[in-house]
Amino acid sequence: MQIHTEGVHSKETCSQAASAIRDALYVIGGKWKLPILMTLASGPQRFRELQKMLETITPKVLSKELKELELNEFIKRTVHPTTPVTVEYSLTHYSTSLQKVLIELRDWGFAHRQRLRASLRASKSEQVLEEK
Amino acid sequence: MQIHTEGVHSKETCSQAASAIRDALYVIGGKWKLPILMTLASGPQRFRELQKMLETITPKVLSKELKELELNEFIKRTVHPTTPVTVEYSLTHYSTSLQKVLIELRDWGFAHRQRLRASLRASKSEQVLEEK
DNA sequence: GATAGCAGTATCCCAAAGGATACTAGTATC
DNA sequence: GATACTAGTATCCTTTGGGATACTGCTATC
Repeated sequence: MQIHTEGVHSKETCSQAASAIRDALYVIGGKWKLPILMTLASGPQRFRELQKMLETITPKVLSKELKELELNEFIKRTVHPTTPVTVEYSLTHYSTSLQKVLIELRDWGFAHRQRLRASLRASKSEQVLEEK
Repeated sequence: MQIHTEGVHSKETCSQAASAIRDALYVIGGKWKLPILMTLASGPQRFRELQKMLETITPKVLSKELKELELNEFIKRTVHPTTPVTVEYSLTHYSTSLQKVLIELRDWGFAHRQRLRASLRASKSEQVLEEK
């Protein structure tokens, strides 16, 4: 596996690539980051609305995830001076930069699952043949 | 964020996409999967060699990770009947299917880190201006 | 004045990931 | 017969991610 476009393959470029990948995996990883982003993809939502739509998330975790997403500039937090105050979370333009990555991950994930299913079937029919 | 190429945006396609992404994140996630694959990218290695090159991994964890990578068909385990037996781990052809995903992740990770650094600098100079 | 809704916090708890350390079985060398 | 090398296992421990439950401060309504 060469994960660089040029022909270089030094220890530095590799570990730099590895830490960049780790960074990327970190900011979209975990149980709730993607579900939250996907919920917000259908439009801005308030805290309680998010909590209801995500069904099983607890406020503590939701709060923490929203803070991290905001730090990474994927979402924007807007406080409306209503009574009581309402807080709206919305996707930033920057969040669209994830598209390519997510599409690659999705496509690869689909293909991989199919591949594993196929090789499972293959090993099962092998077993059947062996039993005969 | 629309993570599909067509114009459809139903609940099913979304949650399917989400679980495909989760699958993908799972098989390359964790602390050691990528470092192991990258080490093997420079050529096949035996168990002990891997352990030395990864420096701080314990045999228990290495063993577990290798098993999972083998299950996912990223690596191949070959036992050589030497004395004592040596076991060689090598990348499979299938492991190259990760290339595109990893390149996207790496590029995005690089860009994201730079972006965060830039916005950190910006907020610092804002503070300086405010202090004047 | 009690209740209900808002956006969260605080505290305690559990399970999973990973680490530390010691150990296994087999054989060749000293 | 002790030592060292191979590829791992076994047991115990710590850290981390996340969950359960209760609570806060604020205000509008009943």
